[in-house]
Amino acid sequence: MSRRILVTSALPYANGPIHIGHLVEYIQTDIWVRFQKLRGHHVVYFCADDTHGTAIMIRAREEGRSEEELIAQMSQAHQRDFAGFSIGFTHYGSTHSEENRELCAEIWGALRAADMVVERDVTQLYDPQAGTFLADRFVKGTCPVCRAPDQYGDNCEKCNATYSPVDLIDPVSTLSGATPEPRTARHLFVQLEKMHEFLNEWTQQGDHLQPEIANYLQGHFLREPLRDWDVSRPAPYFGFEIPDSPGNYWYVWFDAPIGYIASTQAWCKKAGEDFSRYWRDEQTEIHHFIGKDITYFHTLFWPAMLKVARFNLPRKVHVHGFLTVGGEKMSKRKGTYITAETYLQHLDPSYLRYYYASKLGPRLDDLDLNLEEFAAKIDADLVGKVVNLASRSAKFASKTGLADAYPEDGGLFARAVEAGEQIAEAYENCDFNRAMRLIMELADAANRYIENAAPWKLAKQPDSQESLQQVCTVALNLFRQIAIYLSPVLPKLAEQTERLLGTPIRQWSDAGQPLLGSAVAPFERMLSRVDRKEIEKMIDASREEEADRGTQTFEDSDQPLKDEPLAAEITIDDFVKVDLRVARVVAAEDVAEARKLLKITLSLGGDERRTVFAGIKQAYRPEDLIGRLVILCANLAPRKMRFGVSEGMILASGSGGKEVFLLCPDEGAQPGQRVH
RNA sequence: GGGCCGGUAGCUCAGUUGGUUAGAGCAGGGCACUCAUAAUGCCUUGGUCGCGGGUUCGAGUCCUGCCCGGCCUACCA
Repeated sequence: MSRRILVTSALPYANGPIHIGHLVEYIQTDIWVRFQKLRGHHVVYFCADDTHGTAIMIRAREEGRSEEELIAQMSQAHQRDFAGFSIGFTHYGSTHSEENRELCAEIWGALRAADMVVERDVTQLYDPQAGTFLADRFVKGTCPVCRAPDQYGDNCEKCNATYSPVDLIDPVSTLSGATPEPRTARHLFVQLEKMHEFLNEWTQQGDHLQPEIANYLQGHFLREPLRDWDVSRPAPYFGFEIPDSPGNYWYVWFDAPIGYIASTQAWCKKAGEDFSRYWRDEQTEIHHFIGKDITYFHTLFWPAMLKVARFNLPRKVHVHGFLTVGGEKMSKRKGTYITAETYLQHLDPSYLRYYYASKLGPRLDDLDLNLEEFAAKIDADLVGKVVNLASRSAKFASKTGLADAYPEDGGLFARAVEAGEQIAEAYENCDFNRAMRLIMELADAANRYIENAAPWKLAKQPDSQESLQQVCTVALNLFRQIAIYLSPVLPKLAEQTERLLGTPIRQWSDAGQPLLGSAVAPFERMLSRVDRKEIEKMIDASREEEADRGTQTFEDSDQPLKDEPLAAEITIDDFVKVDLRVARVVAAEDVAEARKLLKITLSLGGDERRTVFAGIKQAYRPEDLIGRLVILCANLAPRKMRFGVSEGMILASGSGGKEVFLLCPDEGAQPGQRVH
């Protein structure tokens, strides 16, 4: 029976790039979605950018642009990254949308009608200079307990004491450096306790949660009265103003999950679908995939809100663990904070999809990315076992095509059909690592078959051509089964298999019927082995992108300064004569006759282009530069060089030769912006 | 401090309701093969299942204490 399934991944915050930690979730969800589609179910998959809150407001302010501009750009970057990893959303929306505003109002109305909203005064620190209330992490000061300086507003890292930011000694706003003052404002609270009984039942029954999550909620929150939830923030705040409480805004965590519904609705409008079938129809199964850090919001507040507003409740909330790299938290200093973008510049996304699949289970254990294991696993499993099946048999078969009748294969095909049910069950339960193990067993069996059948021997005997065709028919059909079973994880491999065998893969049950009598295209390489050097480069690039701002000591040499002492003092007027601009490298080519020069075309935004000859040939490859942002001295007099006119200078440090380091602006900068 | 989840071969992990000599993949060693991206196949080395008690005819599997690790939490969760 065909199910109707609505799936979501958590909404990434529009304050930073997607990194490989985020991707655990999106890849996990996407695999599950693709699997369900392959099983013939009707599946829609929604996500959106989470765009509200103080952090966004502050950042936009720092960057001197509107919040809308900031979130539009982040959304674009996020969607590009997701597309790069073949994450197939049905629709990718934004919490800053009209649909979301209306839905927030609707749910809010329901909470009011249920008499669950109360008002209370809350005292918070207020930054008079920045004109905003300060969340705990925007305040620093001296710990009132142990007197350790420079501690955040909620707890002390030295003595582990917790306190209110109001108790900090000598508090300082990290936004403006001003001394914040306590101010009192009216906040709106949702009385979650009124839903206690419902939540007891919902969390503990009906397999909505993994058992450890249900235990955790039971022992942690549900055994005592649920506290009121503060869902409002006073202006200024980037978000939606509460219609019946002017000057107050919904807290970002109120409107964020509603974004799931809003994204659905935006898609329904676009696609002409009936919205009520998805969130107001019990026949639709709703599945949320989230990280364990946001369990609380998704398993208590969220079902309560849905219940009160009479939306569908989640069929299941799937919680996963965090990513560690090499057994440790991702670290910018160690180069293990790898963004999706950086990864894609160096490695094939299929690698990560498979690696994560091979490590993901139904429980919320943390998942470790061990880069040596990563490389070994891809090489051994995907290249050595799976793709190898096609690559060692397709060549023989492309001359003859597949046999018309399926040959005797010792029961291999039938066993793989049987295994397919176990594999499907593993996928269904999010036990992807089990699914991968089972699939690899099939690949082992298929390789063994080819080894014994020795098609390369048959190929040398003119009277064995029929046997050869039969052997290849078996081998390629076993390969195709595996490609089908792997297709939720490796959609690209599935496409390549379709091309090789000239037949589309539409559903899981395609693995049950052998392909016969069809042509076999010439074999093309499907997947390359992992280039270890690219892994190193990726780590190096991640390390360079952002140095750790932590408190470790630095031991930089004083030699560079000795080599080139400071220049004579200048005035600000001297400085502003130099017009430095952000520019994007749109083309870069080798100047063959030159020892040091690359010819680089820069964009200053719009149609504005500059051609610059830069002496960085020994340090950078042209293809690595394209797309990068650099700093250009834009009002330098043009200079004739042997190979053309150079219209500016790209800023870099270093002694020359291989020791050249380009300056590049932080993310968010736009070509044409002046550097002040 | 409290809670949750783990601790099984060098590494990553399986081990169903307690039951005969504890498994797989990778890595290591040996052999074979040469169709394939130095791929594949066969054989093989390797574990007092964190430690100590207990229940039982019998425990990696149940109970208990301890040690270690990860994460969550300590009143805008």
